[in-house]
Amino acid sequence: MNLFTDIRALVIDALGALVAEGLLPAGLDTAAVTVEPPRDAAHGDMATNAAMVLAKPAGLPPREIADALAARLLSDPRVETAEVAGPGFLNLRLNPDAWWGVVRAVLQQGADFGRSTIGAGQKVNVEFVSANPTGPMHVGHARGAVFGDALAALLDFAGHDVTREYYVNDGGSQVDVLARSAYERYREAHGASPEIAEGLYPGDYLIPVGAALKEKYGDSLLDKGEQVWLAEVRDFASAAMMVMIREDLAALGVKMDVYSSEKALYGTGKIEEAIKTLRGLDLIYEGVLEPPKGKTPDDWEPREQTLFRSTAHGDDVDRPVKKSDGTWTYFAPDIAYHYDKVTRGFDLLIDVFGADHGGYVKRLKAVVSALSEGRVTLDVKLIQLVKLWKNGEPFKMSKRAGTFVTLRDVVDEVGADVTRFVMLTRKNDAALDFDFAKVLDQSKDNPVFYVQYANARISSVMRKVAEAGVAVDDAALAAAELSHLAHVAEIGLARKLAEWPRLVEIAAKGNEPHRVAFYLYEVASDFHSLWNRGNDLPDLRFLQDDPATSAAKIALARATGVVISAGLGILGVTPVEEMR
RNA sequence: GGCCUCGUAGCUCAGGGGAUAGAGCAACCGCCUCCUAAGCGGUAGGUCUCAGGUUCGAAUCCUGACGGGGCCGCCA
Repeated sequence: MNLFTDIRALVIDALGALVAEGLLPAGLDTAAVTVEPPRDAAHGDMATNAAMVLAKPAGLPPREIADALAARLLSDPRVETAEVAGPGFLNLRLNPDAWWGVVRAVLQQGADFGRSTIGAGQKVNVEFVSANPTGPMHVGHARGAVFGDALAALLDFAGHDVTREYYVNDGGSQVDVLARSAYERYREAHGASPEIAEGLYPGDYLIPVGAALKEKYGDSLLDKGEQVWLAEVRDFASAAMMVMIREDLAALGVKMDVYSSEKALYGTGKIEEAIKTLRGLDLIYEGVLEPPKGKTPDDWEPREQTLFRSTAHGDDVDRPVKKSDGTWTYFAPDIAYHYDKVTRGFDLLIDVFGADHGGYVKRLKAVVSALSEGRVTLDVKLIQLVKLWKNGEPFKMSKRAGTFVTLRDVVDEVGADVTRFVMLTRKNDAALDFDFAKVLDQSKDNPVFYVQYANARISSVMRKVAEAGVAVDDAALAAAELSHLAHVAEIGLARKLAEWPRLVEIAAKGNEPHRVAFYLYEVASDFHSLWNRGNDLPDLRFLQDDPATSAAKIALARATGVVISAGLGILGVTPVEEMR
């Protein structure tokens, strides 16, 4: 249930009645009518802008509409007061029963409370991580992984049919470099001193790959030319890298539904087919590009290439799909890959990229727009940098200097739950500070701790009640007489819980999982506040002498725990029941 | 130079066209005989970078400027 959409439906019905009455003209567009929690709680529980939005089309002063609407709404038992305020807001105060209905709904629906159907019938593909299979994942990949996974969970909760997908870049020259690097480790495994030339990957993680190559091939690849071993070693090494990457993802709690291979697009006609489709749309031509505006590279010379007319779909310049030597550019398999996603029937594609790929967005959107003929939208979420801190000092990552911080380093040091939560407490397009000390801090400065602590307090209450032998299953609590709750702080907490379904929809529509993290912080704050008021006002404590009153208080606490757990579930964070 | 992105309290950041713009930290003042003080309450702190525009209404949408970051044919 979503109390906000329920009340909005009530408002729309009331407007319909006013039309029937003749006060309002027929045919008004009510799409812009909203029912929202007011920013200032003094304004009531919910506010609607209906009168302001409709004043002009109806040709009536806003207050006149608001007054008539107020009279109508008051006949609903849920609405206690309806006051016209400001420029024409209609502020509603609801009967406490309306909020207790929310608490009951939480207890009845459990983790499903807040689940939405706005995505029903929508097939969504979330492509994320897609790190090159050339080495372990680093912190930047971790942020993209966490974001993509939480976004996928959020969309699923909002009713979408979600596929989590990883695009394996195993078709380009970087996997040749990987193969040459692994080959040196293979030689090393045979006792040779490795020659890690400039441009090869020096990391130790390839040493076991070299040993495994020795085990599989013996000395049969030694002292042979690249033409003999390159393809074999490339496949072997990139497969080994993917095993490692999957382990890294698993350590973070990320599980992909589909791994798509770039290499698998070559030689199967898939690229040719995608390009042919574009050609059929008159979007492929042979031509010469202008040099980039204002910044001509030193070695620039005009060359004829096969180009994609991406400017016909919103890009700034057309993009090459073939190099001047006739081989495919990196863009070509990407076209084929996105064509594949379109033909698999997705209604919405989401690509999660590092911010350094920002220049790539327009051409991909052009591809999807062209190949789906406008049916499918592509939303690209760019993930900004993670800045690492330790002991108040920033430290720079460098592959060359060996101060490369891997995803595994981070997870090993602070744990998957903390890593995930912290990385989701920021919008994807804002840079993130990650301080190894602060994220483990056990204080309210640390949102991870703060939210977990609220849940632990709730669990503590539940344990104490269970020890006292009182029935505290959700069904029993849902049957509690909730009118024993009357304090504004209690109603405030219930009101916050009522916002959960609404928040889910807002976050899902914007592809913004960070909203969940901020919301949970607010819930935790309201809960801690209520808890602490129990210090001064014994009536506000959760455990009461009177069993009926106690049951009502515990129902509210339990409902809070259910919502916190559901939210953490979307973020992929385990709710803790006890702080240690 | 072009494109993308960001600019909100001293600091770190929220804020899907709504009213008097919020939270945490830092500062100051309070609260443990009491379900976990690992916490809570309060005070103070703002020209939402600037200038135009759209509208009943703009931090939010549009245009431009300024400032930070990113990207910029034959790498992926």
